Amino acid sequence: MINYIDELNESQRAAVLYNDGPSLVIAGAGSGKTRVLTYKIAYLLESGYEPWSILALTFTNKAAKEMKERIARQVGEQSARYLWMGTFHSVFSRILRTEAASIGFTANFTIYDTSDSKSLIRSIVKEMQLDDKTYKAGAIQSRISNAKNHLISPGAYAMNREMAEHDNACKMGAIGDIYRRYWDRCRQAGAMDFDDLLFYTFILFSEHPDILRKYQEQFKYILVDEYQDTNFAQHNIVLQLSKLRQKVCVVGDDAQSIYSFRGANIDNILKFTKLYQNTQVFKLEQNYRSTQTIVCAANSLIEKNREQIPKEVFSEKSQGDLIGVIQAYSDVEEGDIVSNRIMELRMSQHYGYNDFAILYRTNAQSRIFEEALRKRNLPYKIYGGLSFYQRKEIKDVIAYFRLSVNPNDEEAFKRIINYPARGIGDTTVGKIIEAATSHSVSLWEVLGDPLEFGLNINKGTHTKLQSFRELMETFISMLTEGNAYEVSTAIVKQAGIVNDIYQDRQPENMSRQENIEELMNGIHDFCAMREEEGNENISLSDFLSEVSLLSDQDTDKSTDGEKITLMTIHSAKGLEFRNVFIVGLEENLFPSSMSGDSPRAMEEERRLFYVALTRAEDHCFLSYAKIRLHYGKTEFANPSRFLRDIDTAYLQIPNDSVSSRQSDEPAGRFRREKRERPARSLFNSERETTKQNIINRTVPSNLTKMENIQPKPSSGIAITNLQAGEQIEHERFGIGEVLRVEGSGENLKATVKFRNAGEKQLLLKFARFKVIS
DNA sequence: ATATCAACCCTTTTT
DNA sequence: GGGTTGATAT
Repeated sequence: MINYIDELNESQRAAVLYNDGPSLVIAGAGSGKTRVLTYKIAYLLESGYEPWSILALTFTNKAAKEMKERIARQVGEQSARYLWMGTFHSVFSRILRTEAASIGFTANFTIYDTSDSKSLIRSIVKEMQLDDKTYKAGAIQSRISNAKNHLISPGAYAMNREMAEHDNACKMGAIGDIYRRYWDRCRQAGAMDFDDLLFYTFILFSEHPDILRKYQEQFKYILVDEYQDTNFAQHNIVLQLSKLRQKVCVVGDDAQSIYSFRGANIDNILKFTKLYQNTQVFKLEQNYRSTQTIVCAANSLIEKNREQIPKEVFSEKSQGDLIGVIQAYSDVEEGDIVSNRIMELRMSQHYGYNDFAILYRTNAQSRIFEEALRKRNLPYKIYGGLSFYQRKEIKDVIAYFRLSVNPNDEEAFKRIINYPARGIGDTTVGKIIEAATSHSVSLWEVLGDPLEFGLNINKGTHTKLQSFRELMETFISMLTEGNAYEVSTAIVKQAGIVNDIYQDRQPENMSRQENIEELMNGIHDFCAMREEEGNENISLSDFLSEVSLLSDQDTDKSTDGEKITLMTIHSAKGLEFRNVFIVGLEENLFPSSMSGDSPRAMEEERRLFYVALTRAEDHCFLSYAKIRLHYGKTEFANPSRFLRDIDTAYLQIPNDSVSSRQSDEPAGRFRREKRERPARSLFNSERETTKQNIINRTVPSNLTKMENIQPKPSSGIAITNLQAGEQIEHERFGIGEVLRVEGSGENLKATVKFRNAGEKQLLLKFARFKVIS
């Protein structure tokens, strides 16, 4: 039984215990939001809610996973695993796969990622013979995304005056047509993009009241995390699902809404109480993370925003040091000063490297800090940049998997029809696309009978196409005969990818090999993990549907050692560090130059700064440079207006600072030249190794050579007489104690309480561990 | 069909 | 500055 009195403060407890109707929890930064959510779910379970009747939606897989683990620790693995807890996208894709037939899809639909969508848009623009200078894929994509997030279908788009006006103003009057074609092509390919996962869920529920009813009845309680980041579509689906019972609890902080550029609408949280009558509002205002100085400074900053829910965040921790303001001559010097300050602070106050974070507005700023840290041999890790699944070699392999599972997948088709090179060029692909579009079939269907669709190709090409088709057909027939690991290994070998990648032994291609190996190891772990849990869904299709919604942050373990963290402020949301350096506080950088003209955008930048400040527990530093290299040009910069938004009582301002800013620009420039040149050439000569380092840092290092990849044998030894009370050491979960052993024969399973990983159910047939005496 | 070079374009990015 | 893309040459 959980002690809700001792472990929660008064407002947290009130929020946890109130479950009679809709509630809104305004959770200030560091106020124990996740704690409230997990305790609330635990409390619901204790009060008799079945786990599968609780729907909890988050924005990241990581958040969902963490919460699930914390709940499992409180109420046991058995209840926790049946909770409907996950990201909007993963939960809805699960529903959509079940109900696919009702909206004209099949259960194995592909999920297009951003680059798939862009590529499809590019080819549509080309086919429509529009000028791709005016019709830029990125811009069109964001228009389409925006439409979908507002639940506007191609049909509705065509009739929408506002949209048409906007498009005409941008000289892109054909976007409506492009949207229509894009929509049809996705359907033809059996594919949904990220936005479709939301839009089709909404459509499913609006067009099929019986299905909506089914889910309304199943989900007796709905919780939503980070509600300030929901968009119109997400908001409306929550509305649909909760309409019947009004048992809904949304948690968030309007002051931390920083994703409007992705369609998030802060009004959803601001107007929540208007939509749901009788909403109980709870405010969590005690900050347990930061010193009083940091909390007060952050309050004084956010006060400058107009639109917000009034709240008074306070801290009862010590007052702490003032926030240090650092002024540098150049961006390079900024890197030097910050690194030196980290060294000093670490020595004088015995911090570890992972007690430090450097947060910046744009990824481009990371390079200079990398350089400075590397020069001093300080360990660091960078988040962001190219994710594992976006690397070319990984996308190629995944495309084979995708096409096998869903042969209609157009983007996968185009990606691999000539990889490895088999003499099928752009002209041929163009003809296939044309035939497919004019007959309203998929590219794959054209391949089945090229002559039928009037494909004008010569004998040689015909043969090449047929052998590709036969290759794919062997893969398709393998799908049912093995698990994801077995099938994928076979595909990688038989498609000639192994040959292609392992041919050249040039050092820069070694990382490609390692990445493929890493992917294969990942698939192996995916199967092993599910088998151990007794989950039988380990086909390639199961792997794909999970992996397409996965991002890098989900896979990497943040526990990899003592390192300084470098990341954008956006990706730092939800995290905390003892010491935080917020860098590049200059006009046109932070706030970004793009937000100058709109007060709304400026408020969002200010919230972003608020998020950055409130990441710090002990110390916070703000730095800016007078000169910075911008797109290759040296530019002068003025200190950010945000420095003036913070009450000076909380700042430690250096002698010649904000007030006297036009002091010695020529000197600054001179300095830059002098230090810059050698540093840069040094960097250039080491560029390759830098890349290597980044890869090594982002990719876990348990690589095995390709030849050695094969299922690791399960222990198989002495597991039949495993007894409760014994200590075991598991390959992934570490050391734990056996609580129970149940079942017999094949289905023998043990419940083990691990020191670090919580309680797990292991199917002994598959589990890899050894008994420690 | 590949290689090489010039032209382009730059925010943030949970899915 | 730098990474990617597209046109051109071979």
